[in-house]
Amino acid sequence: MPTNIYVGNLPFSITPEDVRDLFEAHGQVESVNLITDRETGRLRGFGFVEMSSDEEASAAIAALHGSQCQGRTLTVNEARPRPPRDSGPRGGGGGPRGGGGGQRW
DNA sequence: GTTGAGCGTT
Repeated sequence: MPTNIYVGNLPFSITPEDVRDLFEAHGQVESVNLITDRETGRLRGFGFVEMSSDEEASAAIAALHGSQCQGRTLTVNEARPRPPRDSGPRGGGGGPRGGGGGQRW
């Protein structure tokens, strides 16, 4: 599992290719994922980068954190754990439904 | 023809 990195304070005119290039300069980039507003589809100004190893991630964080990109100071840190989406066992995880004829209030 | 705190969707 590659190391997840959080990158924020990104300029709105940045592209995943730019982010990948910046991180590839300090390690092997597994994936780049810029977060966009699901409602409007615009960039939120932050994203996530996955590095092949933790040392490369640390090097990229130490190197890119505080640096400036297109006039913006980049904020690079270790990504927080995100709760997994519960889309797993379908049919097995059928919620407890029914049970005493739905009393609506 | 927009904007700026902040840790994410298929």
